[in-house]
Amino acid sequence: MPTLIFKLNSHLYLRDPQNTLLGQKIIEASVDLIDRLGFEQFNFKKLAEEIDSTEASIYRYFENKHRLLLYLIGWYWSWLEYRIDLFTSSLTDPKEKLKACLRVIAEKKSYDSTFEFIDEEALHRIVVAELDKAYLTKQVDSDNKEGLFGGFKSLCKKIAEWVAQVNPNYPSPHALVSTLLLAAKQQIFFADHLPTLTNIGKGENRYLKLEIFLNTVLFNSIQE
Amino acid sequence: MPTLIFKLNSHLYLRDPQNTLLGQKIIEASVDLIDRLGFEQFNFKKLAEEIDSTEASIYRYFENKHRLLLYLIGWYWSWLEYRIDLFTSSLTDPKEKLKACLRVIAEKKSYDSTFEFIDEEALHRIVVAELDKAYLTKQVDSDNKEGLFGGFKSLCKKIAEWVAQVNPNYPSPHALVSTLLLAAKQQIFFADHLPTLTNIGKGENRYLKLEIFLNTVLFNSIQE
DNA sequence: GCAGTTATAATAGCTTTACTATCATAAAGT
DNA sequence: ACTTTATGATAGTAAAGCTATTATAACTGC
Repeated sequence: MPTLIFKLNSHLYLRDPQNTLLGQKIIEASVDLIDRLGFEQFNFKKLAEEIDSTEASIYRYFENKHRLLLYLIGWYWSWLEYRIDLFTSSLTDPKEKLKACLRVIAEKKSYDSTFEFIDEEALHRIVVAELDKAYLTKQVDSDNKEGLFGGFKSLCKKIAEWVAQVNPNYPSPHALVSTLLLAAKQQIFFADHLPTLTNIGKGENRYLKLEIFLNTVLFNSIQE
Repeated sequence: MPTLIFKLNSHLYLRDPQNTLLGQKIIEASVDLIDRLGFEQFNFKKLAEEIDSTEASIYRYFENKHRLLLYLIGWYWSWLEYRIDLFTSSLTDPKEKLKACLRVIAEKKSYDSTFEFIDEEALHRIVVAELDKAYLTKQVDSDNKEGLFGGFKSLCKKIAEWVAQVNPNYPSPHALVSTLLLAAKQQIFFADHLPTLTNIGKGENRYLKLEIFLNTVLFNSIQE
């Protein structure tokens, strides 16, 4: 059985890491390392040690560590959209699609064996902790021109279209959807570190609580 | 007439910059420099050049540039809360308080002469672009223990209490308020750099549009 | 099976950042 | 006048973030 592979924007990398053994090791180990150290403490030297390679070799795959982060986050959004498609394609009612979609967004993430050498649980923690650093930079405009945020934009657009189908008069579908996509990450982070800023809590039911929160905000906001 | 001064958490600084001329110059110039360069490109060496002082002198005021950012952001939230108090203290109905509060949050920021040596317009841009970097770090828990996020938490708590007064049964007032406070920054950033993620637009009416967006989400979400 | 291309490794070095330490001097407080 | 304190001047260190060069191994086409 052939494993699925996402075709990501080619500006994200210099050499496609999915095509080579070294590339795969870079991806696999960087997810692990960034998750453990945080993006600030992470660098190519440590990554090279981890996979018994060299800094110079990694620089042949990624221009710098910021691009690598964009790659991982791009992969994450592709994966999330793939899962949303999986759970919505059989549905016709846009309301139902939105509900299923919010479930996928809020659910607990665990290893997806469809994709080797990516630990989705760790990657999700990375996205929660580092997502905003991907675009909150001075080069956001040139990065954007190169299409490096395509994954997020594509998902946002898809969901916003369902919103528009439910209520064509709602004026801010994109703003609402981007707010909710980011809130889903932020509230998990707050629950772990700044609990007075949320009501999600730390227990296993946090995913359900988050889903309910997102549902309430979405459907009440767009009601006709 | 005595200028107002906010008493910020003393762990934010080593020496209180509000008390000395050099401290004031550090604050004033750092707002300007971070706004122009972005937080990543900003450092104490450049700041020292800007105010004709030295790196070592600045290190006597702030442990590192991250603490300086936390200081500025802390100041910003104090200022916002001060303005919210200003426009809500005469109101009694919590719904009206919330409306006035969202107006302050969404409004265009301009220089407030109550506070010398702080350019609130530039500081607002800094908060829009750098806020998330304040807490998305590996040391978030120890920073939090020191009370470095007190400004944000205090404001969030105050607004969440009004929400609870409007609808005591709404289960997630803190989550909703923190989501909206962050959304107010994000949507402005998206409007400037990733416009497909929002519907706020670039014109002068963006502040009104943002206010309406926040109002819709808030009041529809908590309706009984 | 050889020639040529390409991927990786090994090593070195350079610039900038983020700090730390030391000493001199000027100003302020008592 | 004496001393504490703030600032400035200068130097230095370790790490980060690259870049460049050469060597070697592996694969590719003929």
